[in-house]
Amino acid sequence: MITSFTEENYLKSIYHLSPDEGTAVNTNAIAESLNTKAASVTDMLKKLADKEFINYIKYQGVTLTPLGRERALNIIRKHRLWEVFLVEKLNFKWDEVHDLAEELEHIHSDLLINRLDEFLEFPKTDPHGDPIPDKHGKFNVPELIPISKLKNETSGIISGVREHSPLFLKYLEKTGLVLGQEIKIKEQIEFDGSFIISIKENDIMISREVAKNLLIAI
Amino acid sequence: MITSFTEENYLKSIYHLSPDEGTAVNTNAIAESLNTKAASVTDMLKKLADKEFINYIKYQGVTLTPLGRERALNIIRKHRLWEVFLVEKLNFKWDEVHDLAEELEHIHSDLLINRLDEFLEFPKTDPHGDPIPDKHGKFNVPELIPISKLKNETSGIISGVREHSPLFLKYLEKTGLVLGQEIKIKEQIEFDGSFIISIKENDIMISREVAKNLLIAI
DNA sequence: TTATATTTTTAGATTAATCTAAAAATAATT
DNA sequence: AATTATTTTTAGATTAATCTAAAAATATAA
Ligand SMILES: [Mn+2]
Ligand SMILES: [Mn+2]
Ligand SMILES: [Mn+2]
Ligand SMILES: [Mn+2]
Repeated sequence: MITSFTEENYLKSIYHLSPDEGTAVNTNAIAESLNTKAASVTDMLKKLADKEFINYIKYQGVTLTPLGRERALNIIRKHRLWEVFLVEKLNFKWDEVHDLAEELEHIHSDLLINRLDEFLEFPKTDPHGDPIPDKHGKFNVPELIPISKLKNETSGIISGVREHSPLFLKYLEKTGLVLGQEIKIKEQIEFDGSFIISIKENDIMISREVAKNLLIAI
Repeated sequence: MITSFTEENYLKSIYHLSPDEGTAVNTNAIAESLNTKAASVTDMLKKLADKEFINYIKYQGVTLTPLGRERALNIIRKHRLWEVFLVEKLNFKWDEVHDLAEELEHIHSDLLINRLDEFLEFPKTDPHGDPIPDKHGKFNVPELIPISKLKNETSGIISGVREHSPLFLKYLEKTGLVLGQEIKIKEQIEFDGSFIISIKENDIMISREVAKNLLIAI
């Protein structure tokens, strides 16, 4: 079954908005994430249901079928592999690759993407720490915890982000909070929930907002 | 000015169908090359003329404006650089890359394509021997002659093809008639216009059809 | 549990790209 | 020069994706 550029963005969006397999995603949530209107979403949901990519019950939201999930993961695989290519081979920064990958993920060729995977030596994660599904759609979700949930004196390695906006990524870069960097929690300020952490012998302060969006492997 | 996938294919087609800058391209020729109907072409020509990519006079065919030519060359540059990438880095064969490049050429990012150009070390020609315009749209047209126009005992290097179909390219590959290979014309058979040429100490026969589509640098 | 607020769907339009069939213009032949 | 053939354009529809405004369903609160 062929899928259009637009249908693929919907499938990916539904996947990302699904907290877990069973629970349904709302029309409005999809509309917001794709910058469209709810009416447009309803139209598309009917179409995706016809094509058996989603289970759709009027007014009850949607879940992906196994077929839809497979397709969503295939697009996510492509997105993340292209991001690795852009950063590793073409010297893009991690805050510059998202929009380009958003286009490249729609190139239709499994052979191309499998060759790219091989060329990149089968990376397990993308430049933002997100896992890359293999050609069968399999991947393991690393157990990452936001800094905001860590106790004082805990150490860990920065391994992912919850927020992918260029502004946030650029800030992290500037502050040295890059993937692979070891950090240690020193203190949480009760007043505003900000944290003092140590990084490379220095103590720095990060806001609660940042702490919630920076993920650590312990 | 933004251009859609479709508009870009039209511009490229008009460019390829233009024998030289001045002479106009017919509606029917465009329709045939894009596998659409003449009526659809007329609609699109009006649109491209509005956007000032082409000079269009009803019933008189079209020529590209400088702006249209620039855009067409930009797309051709992308097409050919992606082809080089696919062959050089991802181990595709020269007969496998066209359709993929046909999609990839529409990724909108000059930064991406300039970085790719650099990554590939600024190739001058694509896997089929066609010249790659630089970032300013400049390129030099190599002087290539089809085998069918060569005299006996002439030697030369295979440097391009006039026909890009996978069938033809696969045949050339199998026969050893690849880019860079030196050949020598031995004899032309008057009866059917076929040629006997020598390649790596062996004499082989190629049809007139093949001879017309294989380009040589002397 | 009735009234109010929110969410979702339908109705009806719009825009881009395409098509078929018919009309108009141009080119080729008697 | 008149007729015929070919090419090109217009007229009118269709399909995908989108929108606004209004109606319907569901959720929340008095
Ligand atoms: Mn996308
Ligand atoms: Mn990513
Ligand atoms: Mn194309
Ligand atoms: Mn080529």
